[in-house]
Amino acid sequence: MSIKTLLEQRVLAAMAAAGAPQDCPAHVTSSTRPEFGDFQANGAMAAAKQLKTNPRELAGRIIEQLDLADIASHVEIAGPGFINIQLANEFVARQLQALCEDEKLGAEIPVSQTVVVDYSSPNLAKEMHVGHLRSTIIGDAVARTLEFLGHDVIRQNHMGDWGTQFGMLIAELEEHLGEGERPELALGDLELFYQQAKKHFDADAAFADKARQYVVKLQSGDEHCRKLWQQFIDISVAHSEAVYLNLNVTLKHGDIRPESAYNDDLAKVIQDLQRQQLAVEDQGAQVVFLEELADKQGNPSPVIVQKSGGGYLYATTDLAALRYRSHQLNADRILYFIDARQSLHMKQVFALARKAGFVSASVSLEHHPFGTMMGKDGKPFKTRSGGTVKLTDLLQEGVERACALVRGKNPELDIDEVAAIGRKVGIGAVKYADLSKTRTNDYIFDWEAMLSFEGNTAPYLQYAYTRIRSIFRRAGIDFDAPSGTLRIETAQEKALAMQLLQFGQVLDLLAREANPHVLCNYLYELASHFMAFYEHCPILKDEVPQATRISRLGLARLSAKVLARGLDLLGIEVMEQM
RNA sequence: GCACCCGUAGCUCAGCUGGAUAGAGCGCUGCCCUCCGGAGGCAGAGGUCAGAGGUUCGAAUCCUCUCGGGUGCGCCA
Repeated sequence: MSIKTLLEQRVLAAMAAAGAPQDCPAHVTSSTRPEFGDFQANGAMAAAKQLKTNPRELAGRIIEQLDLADIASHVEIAGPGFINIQLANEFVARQLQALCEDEKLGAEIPVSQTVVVDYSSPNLAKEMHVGHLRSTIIGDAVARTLEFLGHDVIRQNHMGDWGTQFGMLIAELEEHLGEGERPELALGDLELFYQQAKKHFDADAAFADKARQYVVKLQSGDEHCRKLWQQFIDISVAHSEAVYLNLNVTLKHGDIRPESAYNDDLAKVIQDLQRQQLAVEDQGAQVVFLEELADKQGNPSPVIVQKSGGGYLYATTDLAALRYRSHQLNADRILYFIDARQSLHMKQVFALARKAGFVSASVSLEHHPFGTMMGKDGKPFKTRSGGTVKLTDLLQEGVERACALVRGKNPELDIDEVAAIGRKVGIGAVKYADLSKTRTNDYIFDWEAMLSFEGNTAPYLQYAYTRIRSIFRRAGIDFDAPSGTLRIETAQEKALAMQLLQFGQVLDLLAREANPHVLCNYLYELASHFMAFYEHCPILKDEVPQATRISRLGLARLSAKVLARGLDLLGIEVMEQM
């Protein structure tokens, strides 16, 4: 049980004994300022309001009933009725000792859920670009965290492999293969291939006609088209998987469930909607009008589920996917990590899926949107010539920049070490810069800031970790050995301990709201607390008593473990030296 | 026209379900190396939380309006 929960229970019991209303929360939080102690309970003021009594007086009565003998060293009333609680060092040390022996580092969940996480989902017609970065790494961090907490996570990579543009790509591939070229060669650069096909499509009417026929043939199962399509898809998927490997993203081949997997369900979706009289014909198309999403004037929100020519749209596929995830995968929660610009679409699909009974009533449907990645000029991130930035190029630049920095800081490393460290630092910096910002806002991509090695960056956290490992290396102490007795003697140790004890709560918050930046902020504070501790509390110096040294080594070890675990949940690697 | 998102220090960003004197980093000004890796630590300057009302013991946070920026809106995904 977390300290906060424990305090909440005690305060609540005291509030009840003091005559506070039943439904009043204890409102326990960590203190806003150090001079107010470690935790504060703010519930007395709201309770006093309901009772129409003096809040300070009520707080006094609560304190009289409050039993914190084994927990707190000091409890006092302050201001209008705050109850400030100073924890006893012995209590903190005991909690910390328990944390050392807990593989989950204080993380806990009441019940395990089945959580479907939809993320990355690149369009296979083109190469992965920066637009796919946020979904991929935010979704992955959340999936890793949910899994660590003990939930049953089902990753779903909803790859776009079934749109109209595939007719064009198949036709283009056929021409290349006709000339005896191998598909791997023709598709060596997917982006270039797409551009060629597009150019061809726009310039040559006969080619365009063929492309359109191929879409129909493909979707009706024509063997020749299907074979060419499969070759194209295989190579595109291999490209995506190479990016995932480079990015240290956990998506595996088995997580792919592309749009084409729902092809046979689409007609059924439309039939269901028609049978329920939700879908009606309008200007030749099948449309659902949702009163649930009507504007102020009462105009319902229209969703086209089938084109006038009979073709299906991405809303149709999303409905089929929702049905599959709710009924086949038995999801309790379905999380989507998709650009904020698709908010309306997601709202429509969710509302429609519920209305049509495509999902069970209890399932939680959550769109977790994110903002756009901007350049330093505040405009969408582009290459100098204005094109989209390929993910491969972006990551390569990050690694190259990091290698140059590592080489400069630490010239005695050999070339292989620089490459290995540079990769972890470069990729980590790019991911952390993204993950550490509030998800829903746009953010500015800035190489200097993310690789500055100072402030709230991945390199700073990685450095804090290597510094701890270095202490153990220097002292010749096994990092993986169990820690001895921990004690809290100084303010820095107390502050560090309090931070360590909050890890579980932070993961809980991340899991609920799918906001990795709360973990980033936590880890940055943890590293800062460690650095302050390290400056003020000598560990290996001769004058340090043995018991203190053992305790401080334990504190350092636990700090490293939490840092490494936290970074791992963000998909960022650590190293023993850098 | 309608809908959604955003506006916090010169810059980049935090601020959890309303809590005490709004916090970090960068940049700027000082200080700390017979050191356990200075890729660090300590301190200082810097704010009308876009603006105006409202709700209440208490508002950056909740509600309304205004201004400013962005995004989306029936046959692309």
